Amino acid sequence: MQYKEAKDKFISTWGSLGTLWGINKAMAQIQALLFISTKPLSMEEIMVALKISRGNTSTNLRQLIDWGIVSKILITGERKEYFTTEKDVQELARHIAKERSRREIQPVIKILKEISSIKDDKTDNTKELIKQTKALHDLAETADLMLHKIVNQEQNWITKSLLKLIK
Amino acid sequence: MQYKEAKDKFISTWGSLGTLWGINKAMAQIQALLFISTKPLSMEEIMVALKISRGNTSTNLRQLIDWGIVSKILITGERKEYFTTEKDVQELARHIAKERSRREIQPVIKILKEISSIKDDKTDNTKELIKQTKALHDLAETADLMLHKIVNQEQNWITKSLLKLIK
DNA sequence: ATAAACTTTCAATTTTTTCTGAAAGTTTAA
DNA sequence: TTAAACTTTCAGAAAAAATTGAAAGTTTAT
Repeated sequence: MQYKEAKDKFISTWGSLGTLWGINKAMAQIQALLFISTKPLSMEEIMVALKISRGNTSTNLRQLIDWGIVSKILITGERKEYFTTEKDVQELARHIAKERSRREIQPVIKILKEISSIKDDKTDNTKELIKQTKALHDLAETADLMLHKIVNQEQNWITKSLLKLIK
Repeated sequence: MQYKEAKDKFISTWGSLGTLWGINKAMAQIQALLFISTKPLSMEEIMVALKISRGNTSTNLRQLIDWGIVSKILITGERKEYFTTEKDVQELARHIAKERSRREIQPVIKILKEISSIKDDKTDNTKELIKQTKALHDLAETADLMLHKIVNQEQNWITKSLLKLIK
């Protein structure tokens, strides 16, 4: 496999994985492109490399920035903006985990709390709803806490966590 | 909040969460409905409860069965089939984690291995591609292993894992 | 103040995904 | 073996999501 083929394969694989996990393909591909780039890229360069429109590029770059995994770089003497992504995989994973937790998991935990706190009218249906949503709430809360514990160990969190789990 | 409202809220929240994570809304909602049901439900009952068509119900039930989180129940003397989901949240999470790993993560790990193994032609671009995809590969492999370690501790894996991580 | 260089926004379009419903298929009872 | 009861399949329709491209907006240099 040559460079060009490998690069395309990486970008397309990353795009598909994104889709499978509810992330816009273009967004995932822009991130992939920046991730393997040796230097920051301009909007124009991204558009050309991925064959996507200016609007699409602009929108998805903004999203990546909101997610905290891409940043604007200003190059002195240059009018246009350049973009890079977090290059350290562990930092990247940490950011993504925290953001998905904050945006998607925590709101659900809150709702599960509400639902499992309804008044128990002693009917079987209500009892089951309370029991099951409470179990789900507790699991989600513990899993979320665990994720944060794993990811919050600074520097090489993954190896540290794995070692603890192996023991 | 009354039972009906709480039930609807749970089903719709679960559907939305599914969507956010790349899972079909109907599939998530069927699972949610079974999860809080006090007894197995027939296709007819599911269709009525969720206001979805027979085709949709049939297709998504089959998917849930393929995922290993819903099973058919045959009630003696009854012609039609009934369905239940895994009621234990920890078992449920274990199943889902293993399936997503097997279907979605492991194939990507394999591809990352291929890409990071291309011949190093000493250009900066190639070196960067290899370096970054290798880092991603290693992270994905370790994270996947970690997930299995967590989830494979039988019985109350989540608390056990959390305790290890806290130490 | 003006214009060039660049970015953002968003209505319209395209693509993808999901859903429906009815025909075809299967199983069971008599 | 027939027909009733039920499930699956899948072409077409509908809905949702992604994408385009051009107009509007912003910034900077002169």
